[in-house]
Amino acid sequence: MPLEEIRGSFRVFENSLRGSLQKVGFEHLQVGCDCASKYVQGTVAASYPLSKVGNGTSFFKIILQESENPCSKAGAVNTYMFGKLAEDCASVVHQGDIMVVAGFSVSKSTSEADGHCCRLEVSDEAGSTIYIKMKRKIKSRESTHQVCTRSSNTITGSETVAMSVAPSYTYTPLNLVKGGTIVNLYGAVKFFKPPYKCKGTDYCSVITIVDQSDAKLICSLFNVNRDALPQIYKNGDIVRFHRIKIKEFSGQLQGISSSGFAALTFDGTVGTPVVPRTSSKLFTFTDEDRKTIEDLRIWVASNLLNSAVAAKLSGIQPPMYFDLTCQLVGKAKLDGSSYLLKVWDGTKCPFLYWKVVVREDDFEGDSVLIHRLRNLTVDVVVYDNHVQLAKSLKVGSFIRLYSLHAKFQSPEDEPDVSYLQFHLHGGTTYGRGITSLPEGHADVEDLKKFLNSVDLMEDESSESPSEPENAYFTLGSCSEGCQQLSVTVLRDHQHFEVTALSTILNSRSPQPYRIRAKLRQFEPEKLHQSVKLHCPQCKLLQEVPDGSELDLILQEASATCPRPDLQNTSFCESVVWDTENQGQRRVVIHFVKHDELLQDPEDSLIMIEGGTLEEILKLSKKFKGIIPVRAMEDDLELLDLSAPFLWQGNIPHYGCKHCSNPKAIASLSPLAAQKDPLWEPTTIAQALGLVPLEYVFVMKFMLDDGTGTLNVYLMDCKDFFQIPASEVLTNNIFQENIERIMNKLCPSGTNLDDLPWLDCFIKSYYVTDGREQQICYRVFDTTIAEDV
DNA sequence: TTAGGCTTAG
Repeated sequence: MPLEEIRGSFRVFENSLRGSLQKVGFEHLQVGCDCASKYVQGTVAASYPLSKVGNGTSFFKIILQESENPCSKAGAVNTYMFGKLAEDCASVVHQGDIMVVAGFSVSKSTSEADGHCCRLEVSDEAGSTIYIKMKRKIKSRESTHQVCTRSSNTITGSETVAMSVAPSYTYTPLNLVKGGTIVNLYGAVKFFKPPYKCKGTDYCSVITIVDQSDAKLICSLFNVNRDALPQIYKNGDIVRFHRIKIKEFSGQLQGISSSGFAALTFDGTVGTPVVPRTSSKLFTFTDEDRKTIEDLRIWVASNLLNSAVAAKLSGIQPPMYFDLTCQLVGKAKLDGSSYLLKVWDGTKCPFLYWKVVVREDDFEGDSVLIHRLRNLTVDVVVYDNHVQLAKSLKVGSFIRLYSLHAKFQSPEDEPDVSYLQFHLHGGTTYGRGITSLPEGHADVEDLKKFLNSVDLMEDESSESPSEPENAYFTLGSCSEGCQQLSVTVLRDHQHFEVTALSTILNSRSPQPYRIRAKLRQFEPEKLHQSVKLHCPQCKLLQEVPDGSELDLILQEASATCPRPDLQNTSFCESVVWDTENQGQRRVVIHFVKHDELLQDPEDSLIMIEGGTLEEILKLSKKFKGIIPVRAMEDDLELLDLSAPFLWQGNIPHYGCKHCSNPKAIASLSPLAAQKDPLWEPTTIAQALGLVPLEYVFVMKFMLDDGTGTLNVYLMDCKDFFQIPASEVLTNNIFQENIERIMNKLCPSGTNLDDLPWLDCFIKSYYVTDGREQQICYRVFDTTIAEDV
């Protein structure tokens, strides 16, 4: 067998080996020596991850340290294993194991840093045999996570080698971090917001860490993938951040995830296994890391006061905010901005509590189980930003609700009775949020054990404070209006109180409000009339030219003749396209070169002289971007800014006539010289000295909340309808969607009573025509609910 | 870009 484990006494084994083979010391290993009857013996000082060489053969490298002669200059030798032997060894070899290698060949080492002039090579094909005397039996395979393990007593030579593969990280104590640097940090979590979808494109997690230096650092971490953010479950967890950027904000240093950011998270409890939580497949983890974590754990135990309150349902003391670890047994949609989670933690809530009635069709969960648990489950209503995550939770899974609010509320028709309600309010303040706990998490295992021990029969027979007959009532009966559907979702500022329109009408100061009202009327009726072009700089609005206007603009601009001598400029390759049967009309296409070469059409920017709208639209299906140009004096230049400066897809992009300062087309050449030019409209506009206009929906809503009516403007690029205004004029599906939404918000011939509610943010502001000031209102941070 | 800890108000 090419790989054998040595059982029993190593001395006995070695004696048996000496009958046929001769031991060779590391200092006698030389290229060209006859090793057929030799063996070497050493201790595994370090191992590297199993990898593959160019032809796909498996490759495994270890550093073998001469056990009996650790002071020798040639005390360590790199051993390279190939093929199946490499795979077999990689799965069993650990640092500290004693290894005997026979049937090896000796090659010249490729690096002086290897510490030995030679290296050993072994494989099944070469007839090699490796014997391993395990340092200890290891049941769990924690060490498979290790990219490289450095022995605590490695000699200098092998340490150098180890570090050249697995970088040695330096960790900055939190009191020594400086603005404008990128550092590696260790810290204990003092506060955290579980990952949530933020206003940008990513998920965000805000984490405050502390360490033995007593300094704290608030870190904002972003990632498009929720799972890539640190998996923190409670304060006191320990994090390791690599490549976090430090910058100053409001006079305070903060950390922010930058390119290459990576995190590991560990349970912060002394004595629990040191197992890193990460979604990354490859990371380093050394003995020093383990030591750092163990030291931090000890420090946490006596220095970090956990401000979060964790409670069982049996122990709550309302009103309070607390963290609840529980199992999800059912869930249901309530309306666009609220969602029901039915949960239990095996204990009984001692108060009369609120149960939410939902339509059977909207409910997901095992009704038989829920009936059996009826005296132990509680209904949690989650709002706003938490709805999306709540929807995605799996019934049966274990979850933690952070900063859950338990408070009493009396129904209007029963002022003498108060029921306990559980709300996970909107927003993320105080770390409000939900995490799904993974199977195997210690708290999940404990909860499972406890849930299995609960005697349901005993509970079912007992008198319950929340008998369904008298405790069930609908969302609506607790507070006027709260059950009625809102067709909008608030993207932020959920703590704002609702202001009546009558109050707003009587106020003259510019300020934001949260309102709840119905849409009586809106203008314009025709959707295409609502899309305008808006200059973010001078704020002017203008109409979007229609097809016939555009055609005319292009015809006028094409009146100048293409100049053949302006072709083939430094960054373009030009062709003349003779139009058939169209008299004198000639079209010149300039292909923008990248790195002296033409790109694939779908990545290419082209410029066109003398093309019609029809031709441009045809070409825009094939090329990344099209810039209409004309020849003027000695250079190519943009058309008059009445015409688009760019087509991308079938969308024309315009520049502001007032704010732009157009430059010669040659200004694009630095962009063309970039490694991978993306040809984004904003970068092209910037290079050409243009301020790009944005497409916006402009609508006027007449809102009514029963206390008054208010005209409110909507001016929005994409956030309100979740449909980009830039694409709506050229996309039938988007047009139909918006028409459907508007029809739901304000169906014609419907009484005000039957219209849906809109929760909105509006802000008041003044406009002046030079003589008179007028107060106006505008919608912001409001989105149409997904299910509308 | 986003958030920049510091409870909703249903």
